Amino acid sequence: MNTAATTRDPELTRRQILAAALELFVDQGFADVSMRQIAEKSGVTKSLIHHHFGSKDALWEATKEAALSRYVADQMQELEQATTVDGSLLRDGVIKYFRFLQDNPQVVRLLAWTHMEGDATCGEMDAALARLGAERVRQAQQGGVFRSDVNPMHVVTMFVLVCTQWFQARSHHAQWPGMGSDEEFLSDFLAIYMDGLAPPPAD
Amino acid sequence: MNTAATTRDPELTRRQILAAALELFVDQGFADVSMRQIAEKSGVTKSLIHHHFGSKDALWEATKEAALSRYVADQMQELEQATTVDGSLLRDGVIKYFRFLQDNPQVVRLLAWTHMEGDATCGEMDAALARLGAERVRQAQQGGVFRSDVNPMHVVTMFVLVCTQWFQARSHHAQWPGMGSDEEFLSDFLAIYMDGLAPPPAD
DNA sequence: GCATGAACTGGCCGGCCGGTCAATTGCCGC
DNA sequence: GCGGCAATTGACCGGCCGGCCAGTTCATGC
Repeated sequence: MNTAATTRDPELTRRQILAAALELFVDQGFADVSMRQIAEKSGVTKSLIHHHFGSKDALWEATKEAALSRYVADQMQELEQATTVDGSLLRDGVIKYFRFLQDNPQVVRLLAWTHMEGDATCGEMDAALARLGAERVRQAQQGGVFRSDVNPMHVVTMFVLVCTQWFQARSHHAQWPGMGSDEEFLSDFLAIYMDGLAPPPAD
Repeated sequence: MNTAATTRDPELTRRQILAAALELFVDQGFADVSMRQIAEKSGVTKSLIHHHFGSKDALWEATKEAALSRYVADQMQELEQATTVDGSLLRDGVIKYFRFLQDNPQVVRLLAWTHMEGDATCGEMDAALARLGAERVRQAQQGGVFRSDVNPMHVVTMFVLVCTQWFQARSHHAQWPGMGSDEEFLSDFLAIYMDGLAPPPAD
């Protein structure tokens, strides 16, 4: 029958280990996860993890790399395929980013853990992403679509901060009285954000 | 001379333990701090920490309580002493909150750790704060100072998310090209935020 | 068909973990 | 001044930690 199912498959093993490690690290953070937990969850021996990844620290780096490089690639593709530069591009970008975080809570938490570590490596990864976004905003400013008296990178950063923290601290703010749903918050944010970016009325 | 310096002082001991615990927990997170580290840093025995606080978990709760209750009290006082309800009240509130986080990086990180834990307890603590802020916004909306088509709690949440995440993920975004200083970002955020909140021009 | 090396296993290591406990020290009310 | 009790100490516990290593299994190239 299927030979590959019962035989050795180091690539599959690596993927199983990475998947188990991602889930546990995302839930509990690096320090609170033991190699024994990862071994049990992935169905392999603790020694085998060391064989493939070397150490707990190296596995953590590999886990972050695997999860976040895919995320950056996805986002970059979204941004590059956009051609027109107008107000709706930014609006759609915000919505896409919001939906992405909504659909990928693991990425949200993984990013949060790296922030707590002060890890600068993955900041570099999406710096290119941010630069590209800021460039689009700058073009829209020059085209008179947005006000020109604000730093384009700040415009990008502003919505990234809002979306990220909305999902990151969800358990916290969800208890605040009168807080609306994801959709309602996104809608109100966009209303204030987009109107705040409108150029001053011509005088 | 000073008798209190060499003699027993359980209150001082408690404060020393809490101070050391706060610093370590803020830096490394709960899971990565050992009772031995806290003992060494605070200059007391590990057993003594157990005597005063019972367990590592209880010390963690006491540490959060001690640090965050002061923070909430400070903020609440700020908000309550405000009397007039106009646009500059919100603007000043944002600035005060931004400055507070700027001056208290420990609070920023402590809040971040509790978010990662999914701790709901301290969310309750500042729910009253958020409710009061939202009420002020609602009053301003009724007074025609702000647009009325957005949820007041979302208005409050929006600036809290921006300020919090700005400092929380600083090491990350600081690498983005063209990013400005704290002051420049705050200024640009306020410009977009306050203009976005302006009521639609009367027709 | 067999040598080779990677994939994989189980057991073991020293060390640190949070927590306990019996014993000592010093303050304070009587 | 002394009895009692909280504050404080250091030694100790079982258990888990990350990592290592000697040995076994298996695919693959010759």
